[in-house]
Amino acid sequence: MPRPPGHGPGYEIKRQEIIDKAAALFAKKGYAATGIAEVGDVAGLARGALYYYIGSKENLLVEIQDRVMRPMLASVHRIAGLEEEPVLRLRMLSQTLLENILARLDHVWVYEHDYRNLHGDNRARLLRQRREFENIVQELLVAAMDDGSFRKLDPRLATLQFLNLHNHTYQWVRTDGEWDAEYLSRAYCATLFRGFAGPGRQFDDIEDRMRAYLAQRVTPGPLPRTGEE
Amino acid sequence: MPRPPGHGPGYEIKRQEIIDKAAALFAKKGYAATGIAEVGDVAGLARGALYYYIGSKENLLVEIQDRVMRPMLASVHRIAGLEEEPVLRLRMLSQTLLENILARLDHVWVYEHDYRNLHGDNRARLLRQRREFENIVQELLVAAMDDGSFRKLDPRLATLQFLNLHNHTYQWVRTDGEWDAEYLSRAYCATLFRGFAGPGRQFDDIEDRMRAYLAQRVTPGPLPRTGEE
Amino acid sequence: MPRPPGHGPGYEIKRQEIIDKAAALFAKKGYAATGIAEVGDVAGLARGALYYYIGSKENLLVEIQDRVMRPMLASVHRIAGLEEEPVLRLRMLSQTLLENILARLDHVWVYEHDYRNLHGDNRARLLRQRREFENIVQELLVAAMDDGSFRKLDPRLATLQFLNLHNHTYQWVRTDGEWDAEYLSRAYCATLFRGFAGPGRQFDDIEDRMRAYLAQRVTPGPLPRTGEE
Amino acid sequence: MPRPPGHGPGYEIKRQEIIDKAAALFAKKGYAATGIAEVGDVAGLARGALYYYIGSKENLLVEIQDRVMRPMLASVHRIAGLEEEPVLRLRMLSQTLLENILARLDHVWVYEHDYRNLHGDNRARLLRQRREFENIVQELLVAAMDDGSFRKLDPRLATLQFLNLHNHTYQWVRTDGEWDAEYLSRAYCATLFRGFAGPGRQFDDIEDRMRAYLAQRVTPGPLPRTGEE
DNA sequence: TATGAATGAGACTTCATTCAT
DNA sequence: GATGAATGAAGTCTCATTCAT
Repeated sequence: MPRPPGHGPGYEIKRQEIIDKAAALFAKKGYAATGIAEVGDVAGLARGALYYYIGSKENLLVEIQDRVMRPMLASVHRIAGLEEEPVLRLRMLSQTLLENILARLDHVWVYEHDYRNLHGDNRARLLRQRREFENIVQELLVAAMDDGSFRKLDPRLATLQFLNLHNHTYQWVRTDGEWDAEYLSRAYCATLFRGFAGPGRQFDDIEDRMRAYLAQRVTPGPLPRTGEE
Repeated sequence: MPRPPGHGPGYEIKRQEIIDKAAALFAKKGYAATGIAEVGDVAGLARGALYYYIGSKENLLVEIQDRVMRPMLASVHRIAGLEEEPVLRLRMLSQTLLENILARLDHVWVYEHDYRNLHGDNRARLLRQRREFENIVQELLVAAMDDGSFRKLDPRLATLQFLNLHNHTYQWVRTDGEWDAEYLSRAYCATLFRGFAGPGRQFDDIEDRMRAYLAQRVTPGPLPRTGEE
Repeated sequence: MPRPPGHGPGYEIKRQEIIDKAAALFAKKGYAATGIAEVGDVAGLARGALYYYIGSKENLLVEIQDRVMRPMLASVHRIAGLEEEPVLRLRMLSQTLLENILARLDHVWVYEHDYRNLHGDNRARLLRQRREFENIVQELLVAAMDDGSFRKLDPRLATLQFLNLHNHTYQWVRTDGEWDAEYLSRAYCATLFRGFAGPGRQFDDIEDRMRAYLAQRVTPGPLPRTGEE
Repeated sequence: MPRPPGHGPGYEIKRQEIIDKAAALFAKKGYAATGIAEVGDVAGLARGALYYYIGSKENLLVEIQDRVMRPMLASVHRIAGLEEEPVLRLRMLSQTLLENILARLDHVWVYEHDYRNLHGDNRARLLRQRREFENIVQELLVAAMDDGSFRKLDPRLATLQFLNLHNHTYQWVRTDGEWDAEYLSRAYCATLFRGFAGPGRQFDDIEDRMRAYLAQRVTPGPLPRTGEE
């Protein structure tokens, strides 16, 4: 998203650094309570130079939101489109979601807390993306009900339970801790899948199939992100 | 928490009204983005008179937090002290928690979003109360593991799952909607208790026992709050 | 034009004082080159208090324009509606126009110079008022041509000559000087009426009739303004 | 007015282009409201290069003023020095004045509007030149009174009427329109000369003599400018 | 109790200018 | 000749708070 024409090669790099540092500040103190001067301080830039890179304070917020939502949506779309059974896709989606949260914890904090400071189109776009995300989750849950994996639940309420459990994680999780995305995802899904299970259904093999799926992929490792970064 | 000495009889009433209206504003626009002038406007009071009642803007935030935390802790302490088995007490606690959230939705929104604007002692007290609350939940969950109701889970992670599921509700719940605290509590606990269940355990009778408990009480009706208001 | 509800009796008075002083400053240095801090200095008010009265810098400009245009249009409409012959009405209009210019010389300076700093509706309204004013002048000139007082001229160009001659006066006139509105109006009209005169027409009696008209009025003195001030 | 020593051949050309474009911008938005960045944009130059050519923003204003005043004064001095009768010289001067205004309409706009942004010597020089110009006009008018062409008028007020009529033209004239300098000059002088005429004087032949004078000149066409460009 | 007026710090943003490369 | 990056002062405006009445 380069701004005015005619910027040197270092421009975009420095710009991304500034956004990084701003996200950390906003996460710690809140967007509204953080002054642009503080952003300049941590970026080592005078106010004027700062604006050369960021355009406006709200624009900084937009960029942070984008960094959260763009890769998240990309991952989730990819997973939803896989030819696997719904419960496995939910397990994958859970892990991707947590990976994204953990990877950019301060961005997510800002994303969850300060979107009310967006105005006009920026705000509308954000809300649209949120709904898009929720719809995908809901469709997978309904698919799992339809194939008998889950009992018949109110789809909306089931979706909200799924999201409550995952999204609230940013409030307390520590990236330096013992828990990583995979561990949390296993725990959450263990609870949710048993809790949602249809009569006689169990999902003892879901972790095996998860491993199998990942092993079959050319590049073993964490679930790849599709995002641009 | 009466402030300066020597106030007429209407003082406390008006004060509570102001806090009500401030909470609504803060919930809608965020604490930092709401001006004290707006509070005055909706309260129908000029700036000077407003300060006569509220002391300071941060104090308003403290009061709102108190209104959430005080009755919540009181209810939870009462329930934790009942002579019922842990799973039933968790079911009660879940409902009380949701009742409190729904009863003061905008207060809860402020409570969850804007506590970072508290400073010094106010902040410390808040964090202490949060931990106190979480500990009670955790003790109940451990008790349920100990009596075999739940499988052996990481107690901390089990607690956080319980809290994620309940606390994130404020983000989307509507008080005018079809879902009340009882309905949500039944749904959440159905998921959690099945998800946490120890081998061979089921909780098909938990709702009956909930009803039985409530019926035996002198005053039927919603779980009583202990709070001051 | 009282602003927010609930202002004391002195509010409007002080507000008008501020506008006075701002007009003087803007006239001397130009609107864009004058800082709001300077306005505060000459008004003896800190920045905050200043904004309590003015709302915004552009609003100050709007008020100044209004002070020029409102009474001007009112006078001119009144004169145009009189049952006197066109040339006499033009003579009256000339004097009123100059009286308005001399009465608020610095306002007029701002009005002529800085209207480009108005935006949106404010600008549109100003341009509308200017056209309205010019149309009245043009109609009177055409009426004078129709009754044979003036020769057949291009109406638009005649109007512009009339306005050039009068409006540019603000550039050099001094209110402390020997020339008042009546003197200037006599001189300008002497030039214009001879210059525009139809064949065989002279206006030697126009000053007598002007005096007669004024004498006949109940309150002798300067042409009354209709404006609110 | 070449600036730093040692410039290539294209320097002055590019410099003049920049001044052209700056004048257009200043005329449209006002000097104070136009940023140096905008000048750079329309000139296709980055900030650094721009300053290589212009020195400073105020210098740009000085150059624009010079482009108006220099050729104007030259023409006017030339005409004043002709051996023709005063009224004819005034007619010539009128046309030259209007030609200069129309030829550089945006420069004139800036000249009339933004001279208050000049400081120190630049400002003093401008005011000196304006007075010089006015004095020439006044001398011609007095000469016309002395030879009986015009009646006895206050010389200063006659001068100001002459200048009002001509100088205010920049406010509304369009170069694409039907009116050119010659047409306007004829109309203005028709008004002024009849308006100023001494007893029994008429100037029916002034346009013929104007044509005759121009025809006699080697190079027929518009009044030549003496200016450097 | 209540008010309108005042404050002053600090918010975000723009701008003319400079300079190493 | 030309560029992009950086500066710092100054610009407009907001806001929590105080206080005489």
